Amino acid sequence: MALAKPTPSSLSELEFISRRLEEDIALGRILPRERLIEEELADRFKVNRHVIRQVLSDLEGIGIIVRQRNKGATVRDLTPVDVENIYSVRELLEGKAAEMIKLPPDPAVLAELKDIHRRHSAAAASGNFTDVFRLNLLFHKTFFAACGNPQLAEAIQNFALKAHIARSLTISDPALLKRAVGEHGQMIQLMEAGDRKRFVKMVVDHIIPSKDAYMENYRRRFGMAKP
Amino acid sequence: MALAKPTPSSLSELEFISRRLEEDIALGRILPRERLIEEELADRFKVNRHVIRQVLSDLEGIGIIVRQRNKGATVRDLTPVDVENIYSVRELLEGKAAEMIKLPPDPAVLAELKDIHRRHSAAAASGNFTDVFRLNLLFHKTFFAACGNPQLAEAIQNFALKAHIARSLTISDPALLKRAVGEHGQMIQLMEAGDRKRFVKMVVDHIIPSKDAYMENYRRRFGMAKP
DNA sequence: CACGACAGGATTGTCAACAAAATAGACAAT
DNA sequence: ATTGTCTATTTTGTTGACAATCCTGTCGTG
Repeated sequence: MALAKPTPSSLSELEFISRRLEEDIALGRILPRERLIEEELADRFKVNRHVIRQVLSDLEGIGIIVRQRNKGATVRDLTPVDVENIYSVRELLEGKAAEMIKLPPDPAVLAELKDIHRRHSAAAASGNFTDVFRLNLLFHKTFFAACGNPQLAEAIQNFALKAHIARSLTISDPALLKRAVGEHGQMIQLMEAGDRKRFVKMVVDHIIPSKDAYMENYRRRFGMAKP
Repeated sequence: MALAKPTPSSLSELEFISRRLEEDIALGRILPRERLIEEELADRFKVNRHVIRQVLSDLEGIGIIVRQRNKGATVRDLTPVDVENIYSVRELLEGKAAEMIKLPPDPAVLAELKDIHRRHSAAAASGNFTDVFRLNLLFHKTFFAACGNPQLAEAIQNFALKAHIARSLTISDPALLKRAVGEHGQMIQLMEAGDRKRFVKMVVDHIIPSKDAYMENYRRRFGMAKP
């Protein structure tokens, strides 16, 4: 998992840096409202400032950073209302995808999911949050790709990324992590069992704890008042 | 509606050019698989090539053009499967939004929709396709913004844009256009009547004719065979 | 005639320098 | 103590030139 800069050409270089920044944001290494300064990033990734510029533009398109003309980029600061809205769409999209996934699933897909799940569990057990993050992403990507509609899968991916900003402050909570890993295991079991109804419910419910954690964390920081 | 380049600074300039290219693609002035050459566009819009580069990158992110390294950008060529997939997501998102829109609607929103509808009808009657396109976009944008979830509204907007590539070959069909305008009128009526069930069905069914038109056009060009 | 190597032109990718704008800090005035 | 204003510094935006890559047509060779 520890990748060095693999890139001969820079189309993948953009991807690499984007992923890395998404990761930093999701893991709370860069916090909401924090500034992202082009030259600093250029130095850090040993790359021309223009590459960073492009990356920031992409991240803005995805919706995880905000840019103001002549003022630079900051990590987007989601309000509870934003978070509710994002999770509401996620529920819709992921529920639909869960209804579309063939049950029982394609053996190759199932095997891949099991493998990722195994590695994800291991990373969680050893407290390697970076790997946990990547493998969680990979699990969901592989999982939803199985719905057969790449457009839908991509939209799910995009909204999951947005939600990651909201999760950044609570993502390293061991209890949440343990629960998520367990739920992945259950999802696999329900797939094999071919129990559509419980499977769909499991998928939809799976995203709730992280939202709740955000909300609780927010209340703890700002009080009960709904602004 | 005939806007001149309004832009003092170039953040809005990007928007302006993006919209213009989207329009050209949607109206079939630039066809699927057609190349988009950076320098040509730079000349056309009297702007530096870097600006075009940025725009192309954005359009790639939206998914209406495809870029290959060192080979340039082309308008994305959707397959019938792509189109089915896109419309399937549109149905899901727009149906959900229709369920969320307050009925009867906010008077201000209703008034705005009626005004746009009136202008849209007029443009359709006079055969001004550019205005038809813009006003149709505006109608849907205003309409779905009323669902109260900006994240959902944005996703709907994005998928509608993708669908526009598919519509480009049939967008100027007068029968389709007349039907669409009529359906907008009905949507407004059902909103006022507060008839949720028929309203939602109307919204979901509204997107079907354009998909059917694409499919028929595709069959006419390539035969019945499903590739 | 078919095929492949090789130029030449067209197109995209990268970079470094310059211009414009915004921020931060010092200092003065209320 | 707070606000306002000016200047120096930081940061972002824009441009032109150059490098790398790909495509096209041509020519020679079997």
